[in-house]
Amino acid sequence: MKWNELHSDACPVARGLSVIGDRWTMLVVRECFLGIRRFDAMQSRLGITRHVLADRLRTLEADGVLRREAYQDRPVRYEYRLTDRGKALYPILVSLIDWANAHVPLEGESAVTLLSRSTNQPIAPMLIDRNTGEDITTRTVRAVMNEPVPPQDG
Amino acid sequence: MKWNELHSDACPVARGLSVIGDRWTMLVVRECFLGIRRFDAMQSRLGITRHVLADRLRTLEADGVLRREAYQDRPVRYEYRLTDRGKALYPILVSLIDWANAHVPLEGESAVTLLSRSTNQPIAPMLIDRNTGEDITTRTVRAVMNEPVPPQDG
DNA sequence: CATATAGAGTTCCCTTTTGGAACTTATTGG
DNA sequence: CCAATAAGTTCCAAAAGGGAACTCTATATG
Repeated sequence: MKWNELHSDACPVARGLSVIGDRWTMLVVRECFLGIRRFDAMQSRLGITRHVLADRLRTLEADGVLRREAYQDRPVRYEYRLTDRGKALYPILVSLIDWANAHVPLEGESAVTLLSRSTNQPIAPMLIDRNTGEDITTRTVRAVMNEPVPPQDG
Repeated sequence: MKWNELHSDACPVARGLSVIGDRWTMLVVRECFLGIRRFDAMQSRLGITRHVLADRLRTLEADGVLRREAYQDRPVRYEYRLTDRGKALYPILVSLIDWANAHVPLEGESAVTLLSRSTNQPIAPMLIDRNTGEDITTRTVRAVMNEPVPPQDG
């Protein structure tokens, strides 16, 4: 199977990754969340090749995660902004930051910390179920597949 | 810059993605969360090439996300299980599923749904700050960088 | 004995993607 | 005229991915 065929896979993990699971893609999204909107700024900050950046921006736009907007004419130049679909990636990004800060240590402290705007203290992200208020863990939640699949447990 | 250099990047997004941001990697992790532990089972379920699967398993083990365990001798055969570090990826996976179910639609219903074990109803994942109880959004949280944004030469 | 199955990989070869650097195009400013 | 800005493209070599066959240990079958 080829990577590109995942887009129509039955599993949402596969479909999600077909959009954001490519090398560099989530880093481009990170730039957008940080307010970086322009090609050259992204390129020099990320150290990605222009070639690949152009491809990622095109793909993210096609998938409705970013939208391209002219910010000047003569010559016309475009910048990239998150759509609502793109903004909805925030929980993934926050969970990733939290995981990496805890589990992919770097000498010295982490260069990005998330602070609560109300307390100015670092946040401790936690996933809960809006319906029940319960913490979401492998013990409180189970995955059901519409097609049957072998046993489970982590 | 090359992808592999991200591992020592200052940004936790980059460091996190250096571990799980490769093609196929999170799909392998998904299999583990579903209780699939063996090479051949993963290979046939994912449709990934054996070649790439072997590489991903090696890398995930090296990064401490999976551990390889012999489940029989003569001939010795190994299976793969999530470590604590791997289990800590659950919020990322759940957020990804939630995002894809909402934003990467498929004809027909999604093949994987997450149900609360207490109510048997689909869950509605929501990220909150354990400290304040506040919902985590771009409006309630801000990212601060310890070092001023790297302008490529530093 | 020969053969078949099981299961975790490896090897080989070809195609696709990525990395690096230079080039293009439109326009302003000296 | 020449340089600068900025969003891309183009070209080529290197790395990663896809497909299929093969290895290696051991059990089971005829």
